[in-house]
Amino acid sequence: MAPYYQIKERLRQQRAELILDVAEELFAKKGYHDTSMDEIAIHAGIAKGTLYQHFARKVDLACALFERSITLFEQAVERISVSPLGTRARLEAILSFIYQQRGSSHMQLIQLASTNGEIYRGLQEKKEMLYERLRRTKARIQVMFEEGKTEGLFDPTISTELMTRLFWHMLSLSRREPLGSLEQLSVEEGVAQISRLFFEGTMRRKP
Amino acid sequence: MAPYYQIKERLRQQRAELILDVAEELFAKKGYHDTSMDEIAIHAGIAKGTLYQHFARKVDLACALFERSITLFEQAVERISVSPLGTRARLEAILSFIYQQRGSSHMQLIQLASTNGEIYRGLQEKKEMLYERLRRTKARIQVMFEEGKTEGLFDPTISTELMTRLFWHMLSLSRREPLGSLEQLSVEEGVAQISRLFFEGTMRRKP
Amino acid sequence: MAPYYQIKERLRQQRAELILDVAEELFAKKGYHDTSMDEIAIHAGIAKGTLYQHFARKVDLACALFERSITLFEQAVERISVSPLGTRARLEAILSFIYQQRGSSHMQLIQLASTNGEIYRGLQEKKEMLYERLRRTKARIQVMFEEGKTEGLFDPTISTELMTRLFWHMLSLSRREPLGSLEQLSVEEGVAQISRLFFEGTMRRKP
Amino acid sequence: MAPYYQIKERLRQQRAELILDVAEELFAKKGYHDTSMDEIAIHAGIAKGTLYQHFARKVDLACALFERSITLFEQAVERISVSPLGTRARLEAILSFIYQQRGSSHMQLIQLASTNGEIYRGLQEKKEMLYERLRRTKARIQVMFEEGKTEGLFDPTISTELMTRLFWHMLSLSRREPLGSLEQLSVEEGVAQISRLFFEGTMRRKP
DNA sequence: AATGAATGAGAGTTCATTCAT
DNA sequence: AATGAATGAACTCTCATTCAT
Repeated sequence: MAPYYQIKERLRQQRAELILDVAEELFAKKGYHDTSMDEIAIHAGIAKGTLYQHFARKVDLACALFERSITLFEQAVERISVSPLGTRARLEAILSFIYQQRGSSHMQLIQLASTNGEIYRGLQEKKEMLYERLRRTKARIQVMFEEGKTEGLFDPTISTELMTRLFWHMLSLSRREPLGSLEQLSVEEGVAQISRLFFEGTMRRKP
Repeated sequence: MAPYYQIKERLRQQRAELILDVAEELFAKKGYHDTSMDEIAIHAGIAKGTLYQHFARKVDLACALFERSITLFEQAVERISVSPLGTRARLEAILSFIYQQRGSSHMQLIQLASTNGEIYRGLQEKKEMLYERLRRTKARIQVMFEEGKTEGLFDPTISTELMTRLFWHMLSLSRREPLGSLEQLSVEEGVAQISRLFFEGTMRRKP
Repeated sequence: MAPYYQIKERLRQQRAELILDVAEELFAKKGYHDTSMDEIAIHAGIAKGTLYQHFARKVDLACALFERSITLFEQAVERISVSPLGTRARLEAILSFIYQQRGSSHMQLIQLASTNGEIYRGLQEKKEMLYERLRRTKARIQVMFEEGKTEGLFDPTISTELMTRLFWHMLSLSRREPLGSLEQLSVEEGVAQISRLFFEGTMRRKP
Repeated sequence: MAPYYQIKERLRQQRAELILDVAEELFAKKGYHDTSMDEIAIHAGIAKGTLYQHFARKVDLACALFERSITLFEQAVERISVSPLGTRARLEAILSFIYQQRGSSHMQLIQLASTNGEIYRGLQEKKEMLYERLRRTKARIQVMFEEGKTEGLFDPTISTELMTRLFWHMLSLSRREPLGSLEQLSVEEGVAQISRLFFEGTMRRKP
């Protein structure tokens, strides 16, 4: 049977997760600045002091949120890049992953980090090198494009970096309004169309 | 010779423009919340009270900034949509316009407005109907896509709304790092490549 | 033994009372506008933030002060109006009550409310209907005059409303200088003389 | 014909009067603190700078207002006290004078001075000794009561000072609601009733 | 003399963070 | 470990007063 301190540790973890969930929702809804620590504590059903025992500063909360997102994303990209899929299928799988998360909050957070100076600095300070991990994930995607080019899949006249950046940028497309809000498209169909757009362009194909 | 009150009025305008320029720069660099009115005043070389004589609330400053951007953008879209250009050339002209602005601050501000609840509310209150104007401009672009589809230019199997959204989203591509930072691409080449990406997709063309 | 939360609640109450006492004194001495929240906090020996945890806005402080006064006054009038005293003795008891309060601050506050637009508005907003309560108390006094008239006690040729108004106005007579400052009069003698003045007039009685 | 500088001086005087009228009205309506110099200038139809050329500080404006009132009051009391009227008629004449002024603003201002520390200090500084003049006028009224007592007119068992204070206090009775608002009483009737109240008391007379 | 833009000290208020219980 | 009252720096905004034109 698990020793006492492990049970305690697990409870602690669960509470931290709860706080992160609440914070994620509130940050997404009202923005980082317009969400107070009081609000987060109240929504999580705990006292403010308790909140601070889990996250010593507000910015740490944002960083932890960021880490949670980047970790999931990292893992997904890792999983996909060792899968037996082809290059295009891999990239589509990444798109799919992002769009199927609740509210695509991952990219929202990642954007937050690059928009908000305080959080950006907070991330730099962390020893977990969060920003570095994000950069590496981005690089991993760029490698896919490079491979694709080598395979003769992608247009060699277009800058690989630009392709990657556009792809990356598209990951945050659904930030405000979820894709589902588009006409009657299901998320799957939406992803399929976005994918088509990205790979084939908007122009009508000559038969 | 210009009468006295006109000179004064012009001075007033110039001062307001100066404030807007300073605020635009600071907001872009540090974000709306992390820029204080004191800072803006100091950077503009004026007293805080003077700042408030031009913009009675901080949020009004943001709204004025937004208006300046939306007005320029509106005019550009208007000019382009009455030009003799073809559909694709028109859309490329819009891309060009956005990317050639200093720091693409237009889209930055427009994004700010949709990210920050306070500014959003500020915009709603204005009688100039700024948000409505933005929506109308977006609709104008959607019309271009509809026309393009009618002409048989665009892939009929892709949702027009989605095309528009992706196009709109691409306007803020260069938000953080300017396009020029991409390898050795000039802005013109960057725009050309983005345009190719958007219209033709990333896939290599079969000859 | 009292449970923990009750002790805390009591401490909170005491602190609030302390703040009210300090504010009452400062408002009385320097006026509402010329007393800053900083000053109140310093005099109460607490931080400004603490002050705001008890009273979210400055005007709320004034309203709470007003409520404290009106509540005491209300209760006194209630107690007196159900007592077995005759009409004149009742009215004298009201005078007595007012003049024996420390500094007659009650009426001072009540006057403040009718002088200061901001506080007046603040009172209207409160759901405790403070102003209504004051009006009702005034009406209760008017009823005493009406009864007195019916009993044949008061001069029927003088407007009851005017009597009430004059009586009400006399309640704030000692606002600036306390009655005790009058020659060698004790408060009791002062009240007795005021009462005589009000009921019998200044004229010498024919024997 | 009047020399040039006299015409100018008269114009200046007239403008000062206009400012005083406007300020009196605004102070009475909104209170001293809630009336800004901007407002006064706008209502007077002049620029703020011009306002400051007449009254170098806001408090000076209040003092000038005070002086205007005290001067009129002083003159009235002087006129009345050298008139051939009897003691009671003199005191009634003072009541009449006060209640017939537009909005009884005299007493309002005089109260303002004793309520507001800044104005009080302002008045002390003036070399015109405004406060002294007010005190002297009050003393003059007290003398009337003393004479009345000597004549056997007033109740010798009531403190003269108290009589004076009550009389003085009654001068500000109509501060908020004008007497005319009382039922159907005309101002004259109101004054008559107040006078009766003061001199004869509220009690019904035995026939 | 008249103007009104410019000034800046000072006010009220917020909120991340600390700390005694 | 949990609580929430206490803290105070920092912010937005006001307005009496000054000053260049």
